[in-house]
Amino acid sequence: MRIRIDVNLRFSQNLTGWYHQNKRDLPWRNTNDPYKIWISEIMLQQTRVDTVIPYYEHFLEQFPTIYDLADADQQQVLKCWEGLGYYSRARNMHQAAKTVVKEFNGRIPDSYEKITSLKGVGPYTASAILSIAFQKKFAVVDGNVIRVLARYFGITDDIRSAKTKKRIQQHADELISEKKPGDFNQALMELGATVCKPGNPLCGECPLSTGCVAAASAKTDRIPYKSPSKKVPHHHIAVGLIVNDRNELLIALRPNESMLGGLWEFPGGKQEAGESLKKTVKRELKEELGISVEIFKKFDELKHAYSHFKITMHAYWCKIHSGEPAPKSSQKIEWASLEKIHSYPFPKANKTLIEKLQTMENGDLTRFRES
DNA sequence: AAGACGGGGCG
DNA sequence: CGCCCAGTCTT
Repeated sequence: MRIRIDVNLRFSQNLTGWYHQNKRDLPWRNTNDPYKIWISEIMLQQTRVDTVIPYYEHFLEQFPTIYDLADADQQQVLKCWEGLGYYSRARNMHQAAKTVVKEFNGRIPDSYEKITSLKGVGPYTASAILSIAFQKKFAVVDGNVIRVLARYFGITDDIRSAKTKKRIQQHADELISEKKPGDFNQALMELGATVCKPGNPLCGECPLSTGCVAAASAKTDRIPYKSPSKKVPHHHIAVGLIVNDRNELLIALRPNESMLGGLWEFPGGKQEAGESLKKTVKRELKEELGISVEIFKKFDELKHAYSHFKITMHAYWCKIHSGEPAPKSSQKIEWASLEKIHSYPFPKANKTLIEKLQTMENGDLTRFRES
């Protein structure tokens, strides 16, 4: 037992020693504010550091305290999240801020049970906040830790399986240092992000290479092992561009519980089997808004990849033939000028379309209304 | 246990 | 074009 402890201590010392020499200067490393740590951890879920940094800075300018966030409109929060993806993170975090203000007197809780009761805070985020902001001994297991420890211990099991992740969690629990658990966690993740990378790991610079099974046996290209992923389907989406007499475009709000919930879009939908794209637009606008439209010109098409399917989006200029646009379910609609449209949060594909409209039409939609 | 859920960067 | 990323929630 004595030996085991010494081995773990050496692991931890080598790791944290390397960390103090090589850690990046990141915005959320200059604070002890649990609120700011929390924001950073939510943003960092499935998202790279370089992507997060500007969003983090801007978000905290908009919402300096948890009270500012709790009091904000969801649209304002989502606008700050626009382009970051996984928008349920923003909706859940907004809800959690309200919960903290209401139930916990504005203080982010420091117990595992209470903090995981917050929307969007799972095992990883709870452990990250508790260790980094509150110096509590909870080991994080994220994609980096999985890769580093799978290689170090030579774990060849499928990392998709819950059993493998549990096994790695147990290793992390045993290795984590008493003194500075937050630094230990960040060090392991930092190592995974900058040295023990998925491809071409820099084993020559690694403080753990001495004891690493994968490095010793030249198996870093096969560990961690991940079972093959399924092929994702490809859909065709057809949307309508409708301009009113005030030179404004018709946009619709997506329901909160749907994909991209709380963001805006040009009305339209998925092409069905044996259906022409123009027919798709007509059908969707009839179903969603209760209007009959005439289609007179294709504006553009673009490809976009989501996590579980791909789309080609086709945009058509339309004219309302009969009916007044009215949202069918709880969804809202609005008319937005090309200037004002930037104040609404849009998902990437729609935003790309808007940017193309902006450059090609130079803010003037008149001729498409009249042709 | 498996699927839903974005977007960007890299080979 | 496919894989991966400081994961969580739902079914």
